[in-house]
Amino acid sequence: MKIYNSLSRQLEDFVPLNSEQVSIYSCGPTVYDYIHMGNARTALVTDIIRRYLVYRGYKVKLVQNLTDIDDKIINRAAELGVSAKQLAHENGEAFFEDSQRLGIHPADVHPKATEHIPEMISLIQTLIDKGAAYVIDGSVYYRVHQFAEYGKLSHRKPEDLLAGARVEIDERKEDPRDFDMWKAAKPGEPSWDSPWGKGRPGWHIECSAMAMKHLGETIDIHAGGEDLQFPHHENEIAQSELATGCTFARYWMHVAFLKIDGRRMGKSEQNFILLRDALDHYPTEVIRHFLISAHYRHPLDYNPESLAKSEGALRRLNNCLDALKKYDGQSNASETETEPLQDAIQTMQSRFADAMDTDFNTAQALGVIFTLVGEVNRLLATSNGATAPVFAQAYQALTETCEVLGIYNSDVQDGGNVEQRDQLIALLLEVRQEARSRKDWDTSDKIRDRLKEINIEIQDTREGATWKIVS
RNA sequence: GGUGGCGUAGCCAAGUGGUAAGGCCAGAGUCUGCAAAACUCUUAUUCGUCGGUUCGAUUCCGACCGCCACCUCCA
Repeated sequence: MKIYNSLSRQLEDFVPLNSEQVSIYSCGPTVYDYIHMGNARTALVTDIIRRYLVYRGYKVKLVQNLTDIDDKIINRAAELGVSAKQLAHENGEAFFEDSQRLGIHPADVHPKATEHIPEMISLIQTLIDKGAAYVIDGSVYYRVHQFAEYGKLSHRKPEDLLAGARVEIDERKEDPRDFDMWKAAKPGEPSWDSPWGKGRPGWHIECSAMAMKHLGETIDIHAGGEDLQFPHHENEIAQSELATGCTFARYWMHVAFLKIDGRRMGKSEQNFILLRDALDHYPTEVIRHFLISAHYRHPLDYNPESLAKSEGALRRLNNCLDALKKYDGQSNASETETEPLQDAIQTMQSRFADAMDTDFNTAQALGVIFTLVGEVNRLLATSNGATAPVFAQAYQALTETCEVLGIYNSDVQDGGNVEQRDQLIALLLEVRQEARSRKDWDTSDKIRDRLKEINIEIQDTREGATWKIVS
């Protein structure tokens, strides 16, 4: 299994530190607003990495933080006239709700910055004690030149960094590159007591402290959006590694941007689509399919046309799976004869693993799945090229892989009197069939048309009429 | 200015030093009372442009053109 490590800019063999459990830390959102599709992309990539590792037999501990104290939260709260705490709480809950709607499994731990102040203070103190930080007017700054490897993740040279530090140079800092780990409180702002006076933590120290608290001094995989590579992740490394002397994260994964109209989707760009709005328009599986239709390290453009394509692709997949479903459970354990479809199933499984093993190539994995869908459809059409047990195997294999990607949900039936509804429709189809046999097309078409009006679509097939719900 | 990335059929998108996955759309067909849906088949002598290396390059190297991102809060 190989992962592209931003640190080395190479595909590396993935070998977890502890063979018992893989540790993953994923930078979560700053909860001052609902999350948008770009945030969703990163969260989804993390979710699929976790699912795939589990599929491959690893135990995984995933930590995804919430930054719930920050300038943006304070400012937005002031605009809205609510407390920062209240705003962060509401958006945090909304984040969990949106994630869940996208089919993202909750992380094992969702630490919040405000609940880890003591850990952060302690980490900052360690850095001060080591001479790697200094205090000015109640704020604590990290002394970047103390860390010889600074820039190793973003591959920047010190002089380039200085050139970049052209905005608002704080003259009090020893070096323009130095960043704050503790911000002295301004009047009216939320603050916590610290050895340096009242204040609040800087963004970077939050992740260092929370990652190390929940996953230890060295973690296997650290993931986040590509914008976080510098300075956020670079600073996390500087803080953590200088404090512990250990490697902070062994594999750094950065998810490329989601774009819209060719430009980055970003909150500051005002061009974002909220995940919850997208979820109101498209099924979960469609959005997931769209987000994984390109490799995670390549930019992906959001537009209605692409979503429509995913909708079509999913329809093809679902039709195939629906047709296979009736064979489910019919597999004979003693089945030994080899059939062409069995080979195709095995080929699909091994190619799926190959694709995912190579830096989680979901786009390629989808291609592999759809290749088998084509094979199945061909045999289903002739219905003499394979037997029920093999179709059952195909169903199992397909649903298993689709489940890793989260693009198929076999029990999507909404609640209510589903059974009763099904019986009612079956009755209508029966009446319609009687009318058809009398060539009473008026009655037949009336039933079809009226059902269509309530989004139930009849399809006359060789084996008789079937129906499904359309939107 | 520094750094990195991208440019593959009408559209989206994988991929490989040995001759281009998959999806959408389109066209043809099967099915059907009609329809819808579904399914099948077909669709890139070619991978931004120009050079170079090679028996052979879309894949490696160089130049150029175009687009994007990071260097400043942002997944």
